[in-house]
Amino acid sequence: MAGQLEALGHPTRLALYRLLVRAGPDGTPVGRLQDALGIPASTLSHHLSKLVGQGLVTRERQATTLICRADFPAMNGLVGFLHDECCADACAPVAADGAA
Amino acid sequence: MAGQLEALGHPTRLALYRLLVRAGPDGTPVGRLQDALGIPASTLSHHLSKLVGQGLVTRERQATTLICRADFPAMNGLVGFLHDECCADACAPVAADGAA
DNA sequence: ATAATTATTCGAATAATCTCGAAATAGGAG
DNA sequence: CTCCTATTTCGAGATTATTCGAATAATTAT
Repeated sequence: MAGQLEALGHPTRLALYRLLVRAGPDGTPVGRLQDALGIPASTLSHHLSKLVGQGLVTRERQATTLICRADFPAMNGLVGFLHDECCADACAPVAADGAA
Repeated sequence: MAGQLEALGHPTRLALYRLLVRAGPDGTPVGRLQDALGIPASTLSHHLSKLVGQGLVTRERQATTLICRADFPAMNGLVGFLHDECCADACAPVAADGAA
């Protein structure tokens, strides 16, 4: 679980992940991400691999391009963990139902 | 914001933070944390400083001991960010009220 | 088969993080 | 004032992350 937090705890990777989330279920080709972030392809691929390795992003081949997508269930799990494990019962404002 | 995620993205610091959250508003003395984690005092202090530096933990002097507390508003902010910025409108299951 | 395009893997330099012991600081007790 | 407990800061070593260019693999078009 710490691995997922660490993966998002890097400016470039957080921006990358945000781009992917905003793109929604359609996903985004790697080339577009590279163009948006303005970093070398190898660096981007490195970060992308870290995100994929933590299950936060999925990659799918589509002809010559690779489509990347944010893994929403994984993000839900992470947010749920932070809310459930870390916030215990001391912070209610996020979820209204206290069915812990 | 990435800084907060990075701070939590380390096994020792995540365990540390969890301990603090579970302790609730009463907080926990550093010595107790050290005893629970079984790491040298200097290492613990180093990690603790990182957490404090990111605003996730507060330290308060109480006689000779230092009481540490999790900063719940900060955690709420972080969870809110992940839910609001990153999950956009693609994952509803965490909060029932869609009053974004 | 050859070439062109897309993205990853390899290799190495740079930089940052993590860990820990020893010394320093803060506060209270005798 | 001196000692004692609790915690941090300092300094160094080892480990790991980050970055990027060059080379490689996968896919399609000619």
